[in-house]
Amino acid sequence: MQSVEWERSREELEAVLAGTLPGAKEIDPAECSAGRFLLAYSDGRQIPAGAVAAIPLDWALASGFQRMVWKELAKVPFGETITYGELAARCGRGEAARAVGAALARNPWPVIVPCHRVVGAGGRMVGFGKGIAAKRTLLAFEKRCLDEAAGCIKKRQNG
DNA sequence: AGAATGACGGACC
DNA sequence: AGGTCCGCCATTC
Repeated sequence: MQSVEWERSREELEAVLAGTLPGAKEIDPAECSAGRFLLAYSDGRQIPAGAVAAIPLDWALASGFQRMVWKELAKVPFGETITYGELAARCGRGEAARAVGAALARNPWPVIVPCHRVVGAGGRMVGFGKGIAAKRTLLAFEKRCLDEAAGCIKKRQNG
């Protein structure tokens, strides 16, 4: 799989696709692993971090460092966040927070490789290719899903 | 090969 | 809180 794209409307998306993937054919999302992943995600299901491994992402164009950052990021669970610096540390490059930002800016598969879960030091909201607002929306969505799930459990415990 | 460029982080004002 | 400066580091030109 090459990339994840999204736009505000079908028209805009098709315009973008016409430039990046001319002649692309449409298929049923349920027919491919990435499609099923995104369907489940938008459904609010908490997808286990390991599920990303089942998607045939095309790492060919990634540098060694980018591959490391993206793979490490894929381990961050639904609804949780991590700092650029912490992610750098997990890649064995504690001082490379800034370089991590550069790598994330080139993430070909947003949402699947959850770059929206990477926040600035102290939880500060910074950067995102599609805009901070989109990043907030995704994080809020995940948090809401977690809260609802927690509510269900509590309800069950109470009776 | 060297300089410029960021989705950083921390210090300081 | 908000703005500047500077050290960091992988990439890019």
